[in-house]
Amino acid sequence: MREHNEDEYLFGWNPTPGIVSVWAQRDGRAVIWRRDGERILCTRDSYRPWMLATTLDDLKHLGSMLQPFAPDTMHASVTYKELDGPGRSYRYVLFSRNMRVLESTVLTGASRRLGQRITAMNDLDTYYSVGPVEQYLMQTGQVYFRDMSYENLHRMQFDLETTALDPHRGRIFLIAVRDNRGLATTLEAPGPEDEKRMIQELCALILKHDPDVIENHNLFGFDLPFLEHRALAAGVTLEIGRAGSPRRTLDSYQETLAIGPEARKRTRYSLAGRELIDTLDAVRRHDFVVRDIPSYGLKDVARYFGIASSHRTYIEGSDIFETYRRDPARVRRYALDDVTEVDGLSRRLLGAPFALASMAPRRYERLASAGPAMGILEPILVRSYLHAGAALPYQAAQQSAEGGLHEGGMVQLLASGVAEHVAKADVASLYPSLMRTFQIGPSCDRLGVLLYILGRLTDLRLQHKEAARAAQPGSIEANHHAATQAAMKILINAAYGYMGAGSMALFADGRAAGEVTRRGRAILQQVLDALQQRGMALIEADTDGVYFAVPPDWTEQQERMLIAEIGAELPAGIRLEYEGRYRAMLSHEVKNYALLSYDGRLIVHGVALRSSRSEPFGERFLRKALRNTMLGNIVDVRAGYLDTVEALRKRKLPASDLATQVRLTKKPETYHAARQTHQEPAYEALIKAGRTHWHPGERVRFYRSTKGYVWLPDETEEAPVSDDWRARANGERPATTPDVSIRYADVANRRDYDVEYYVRLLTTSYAARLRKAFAPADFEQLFRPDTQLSLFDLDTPIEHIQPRWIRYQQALEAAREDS
DNA sequence: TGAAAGCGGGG
DNA sequence: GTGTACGCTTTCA
Repeated sequence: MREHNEDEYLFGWNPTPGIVSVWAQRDGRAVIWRRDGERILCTRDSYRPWMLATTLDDLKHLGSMLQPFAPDTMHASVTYKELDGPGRSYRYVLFSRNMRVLESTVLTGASRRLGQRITAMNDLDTYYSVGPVEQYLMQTGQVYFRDMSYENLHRMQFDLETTALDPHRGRIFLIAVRDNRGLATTLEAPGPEDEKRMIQELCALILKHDPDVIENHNLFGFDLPFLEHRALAAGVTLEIGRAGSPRRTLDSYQETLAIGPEARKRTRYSLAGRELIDTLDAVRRHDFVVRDIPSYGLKDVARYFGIASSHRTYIEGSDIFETYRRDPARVRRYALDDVTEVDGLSRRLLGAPFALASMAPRRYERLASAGPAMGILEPILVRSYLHAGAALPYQAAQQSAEGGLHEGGMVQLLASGVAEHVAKADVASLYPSLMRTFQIGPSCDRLGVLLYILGRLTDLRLQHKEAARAAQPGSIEANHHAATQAAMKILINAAYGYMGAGSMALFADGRAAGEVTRRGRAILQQVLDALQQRGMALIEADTDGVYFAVPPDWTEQQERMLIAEIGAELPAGIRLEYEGRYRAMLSHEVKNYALLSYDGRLIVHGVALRSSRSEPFGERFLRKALRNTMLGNIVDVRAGYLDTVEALRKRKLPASDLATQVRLTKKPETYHAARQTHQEPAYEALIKAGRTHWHPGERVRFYRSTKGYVWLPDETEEAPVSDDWRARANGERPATTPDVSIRYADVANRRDYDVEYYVRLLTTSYAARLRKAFAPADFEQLFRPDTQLSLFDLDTPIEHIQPRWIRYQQALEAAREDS
């Protein structure tokens, strides 16, 4: 590894500052927008479209039109450079004036060589290519945001308020818009006839303020598709791209997912000159590491991060339009509070992707949502190899022969039941530490770039962590260092996963990945043994961490000392950390448990303890019962169960408490065709309510009454909007039967539900999740819906029932000796 | 028992 | 078409 360009592997080499967006086309043209204070400079550039190849065989038919690359080879249609590397590798970089030309040339040659028509580059594993922007950035060594701070970036948030969730059934009536330069306003459409004007105003506002970034929570899943649908219905073109780009409209394309009709349509969006950021992606990525965000909803997440204002306005989703008609000012406040929270989330979570964009050769918006291994680390590795003039490894064949499968991390349930005084220890960055300590990298990485990068990132990250601590809290400098260390952590954690990735990854090495997990299991086993020798009650071990119960009288200090003592026995470079302590833990199955913190918070992990149907009454019962079980208040568990049964039998609960929600996948025709043999509650509920028409994808909330299923529409009475343009465009006949319009409020309070069905559901679906906490006979007795306390003489009095305790062994023995 | 489909989140 | 989200679950054959 040469000294002088080491960090070029990590950060690129071209110093161009302030790039906020890049748009490159397959014909070699690129547009770059740079920010200089409040000014935007738009420049045009060109690059040489390229791809990597293992062979030149497919280009033989070009004859003299194929030439080795030289600055003045003007007449060749394809040129190539040879890279250093073994025979079987991506040794050639092919260049052409246009990617289209390059691809069709290769496809022609490959078809000839293989004796069959090849139409897609994807069918050839002897070539490797990346998207136009990636090509441009890798070739020039440029990256986004050089010398910029996150505060420099001009970010705009907009949020739609609509009359229904489905754009087939509702419309936009309000749009809140703000930016980090002081803009905060709403655009409104009180009646359906105002919607077109409002969408045009939104476009004008975006062009006028000209942000670098457009952000919202669930932007790709809701706002953009809804906006696109309504703009099409209103006949408005969404021209919101940046001046200087060859295309100004919002671009959307369906990712062709072969199965299903419209139901599983995944749409991607892109816009020239502006980056589209969905804070929902950022939340997901954050939780991928911390794994304790209970809900990804905007309001919940804002509270979780402590950025929700105490004065913020909350309105239930289905009430928003109703509220708007009565009290529009309240909805304006609500919508502006939403975009303010999105800005807060962005500041809290997007610093890391921002920092990543100043390292990896990809668009900021892609780095914000890309998988860290294939999406971020690999482009860095590819750029490094190309910059070093080295061939990339080709290993698709041997990879599949070796079968990338290897054993994973250690996952063990060591006890189930309820434990008190629980501590958690885990090994800090277990896999990357093992890779670094034992120098385990992919064997095909001849330059050792992955291990080099890993080591460099680890060192730099410590420096940035330290600098973040030293800087004034909340200052631009502190934020910069905090975000950079977070970005580096993402890359560090991706290193192992990348080696273990299947044959898709250029530098995958299943054997090396297996070596890492093998050593990881050994380390964790060593920790488990050490804890056990000291009498701790082991509960659950998962990859790099362990939960265990300590003696009841231990302080946090004693727990920390124990972990420090055990950590000192581990190999150098491997650090055991104290992760936290809990008042109690209910251990159900591997990766499925509940924790009760010392400050009274209930944390539920794993879906075995959650419900996917999640009728509100059942969820409430379960949370209370979990808490009481962990506190040992078994009498209260029984009481909570009986209260719920009574509330059901006396019909004290509104129907909305018993409702569940399902997404439709079948069109009306499809459902009707199969209805005789197979009925499904959600569709039956709609039909019973008089609905004849629906679109796959619609969410239906319903409950079970004594006379069938009842639809609870989460809509206001203005819905549905006319949607006939689409039927006409598709050459269909517009729906002839007018849709019914029922209001949620009219039915949500009904009490005609099927009591015995819900009593059964309470027992078999919710109480059942506490089964592991009790002995079988005790469980049966606790959750028997009759109110007679004892049917059998064998019954234990409720007040004597105990959970199945998991206890510190030596403490138990000591207690026995005392008595 | 294994593969395929569903789900989150948004008004 | 400006690259394969994601990591689980439930359901179905």
